[in-house]
Amino acid sequence: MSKEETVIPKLIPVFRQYGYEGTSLSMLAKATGLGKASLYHHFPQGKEGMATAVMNYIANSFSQAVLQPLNNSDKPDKKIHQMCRGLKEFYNDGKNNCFLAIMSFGEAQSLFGELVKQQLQLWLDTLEKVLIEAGIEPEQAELRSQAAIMEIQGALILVRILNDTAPFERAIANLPEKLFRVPIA
Amino acid sequence: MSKEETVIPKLIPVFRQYGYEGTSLSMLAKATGLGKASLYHHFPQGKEGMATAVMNYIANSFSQAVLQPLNNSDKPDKKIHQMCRGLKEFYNDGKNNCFLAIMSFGEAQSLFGELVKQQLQLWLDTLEKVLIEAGIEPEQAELRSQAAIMEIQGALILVRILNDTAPFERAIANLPEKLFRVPIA
DNA sequence: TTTTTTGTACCGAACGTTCGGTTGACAAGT
DNA sequence: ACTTGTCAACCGAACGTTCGGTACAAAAAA
Repeated sequence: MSKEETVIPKLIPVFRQYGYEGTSLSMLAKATGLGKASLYHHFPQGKEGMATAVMNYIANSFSQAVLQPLNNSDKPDKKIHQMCRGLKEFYNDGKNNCFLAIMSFGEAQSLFGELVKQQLQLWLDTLEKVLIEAGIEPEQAELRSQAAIMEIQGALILVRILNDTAPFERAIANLPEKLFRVPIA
Repeated sequence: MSKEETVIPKLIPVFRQYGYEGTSLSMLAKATGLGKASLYHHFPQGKEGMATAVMNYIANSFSQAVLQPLNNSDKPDKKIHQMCRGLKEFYNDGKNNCFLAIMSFGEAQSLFGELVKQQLQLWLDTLEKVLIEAGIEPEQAELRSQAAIMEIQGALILVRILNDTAPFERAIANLPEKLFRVPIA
């Protein structure tokens, strides 16, 4: 395990709580226990490099916790169920801010916007494929995938503002039904 | 019309795009065409004072565009319909970031978190009352109000990341049905 | 084996820049 | 004349970043 890989997890909560512009090198130095110069030894691109490393690290965690269950060979409803478990873990029951959302505005948007978009699109596409596999028509599958991710993102915001994880837990609990429910008309 | 009230609208887009910590006095000075000292003349509390003024200004706009329709004497479904029109206007068809979401993390959270929470709660309560008036049971009314705001917040994030307003427009279009739909079971 | 070299990790101090905030003087409005 | 609004110039502090150099261990040379 390289040194960077031991440092990155310590960078994560800082960026996650304060955003890209709200995070300073001093905060990162304190969080890692390293001097600012030492951080530059490991991340020659400085703050931007650390944020990039954190994004990749998180993309990996996300892929493992959320996407991988969707790509295995279980039945669709079990895949979704496993994704929900992964989501609860990944977002720490709603207490974690979403990195994609955090990195999608301000200065971070111009730096990481394209990467963020790709990550979100990957999630959307993976989810959509599972719904199609479950027999839902393609246009509906796309709409429902978007609606699901919308709900999760919105839930994370409500949790943050209201300081109450209930909205997130409800959103996760309702996800399978929302994704699979037969249309009314 | 006081000078402050002519200045505040010029501050809004800066805070909205870059967040509290991403916004600098230089940006605000350029956006208003005033020197930093002049800004301090109008807002002795500096950046924090300007952000506060902007929050109050926006709370007012929101109240007028979104909450007021919910408090008039029309029938519930018409109230909701009018709220949706207000939302499209207030969020500029989804192209505007939500201030509450922006001001709910990082340093801004400790400064404005309580105010943000109150604003959101006001919206929730107002919406809930309309649903109850429409005959929906109180617990359901609360859940659906939360779900509605969740969806709007999530939609705004998707719009931002995907650079496509379609998710927001769909979310608004589906709102009335989601709020009023009779339960399946 | 001992010495020398190389390389990695690290840090204290300082860099130039920008930050949020202040001062004092000038101009406009009353 | 007096208040109000404005600005250029400036302040100390913090920013992200870089530099010079130390500590130490592994590799190479003697």
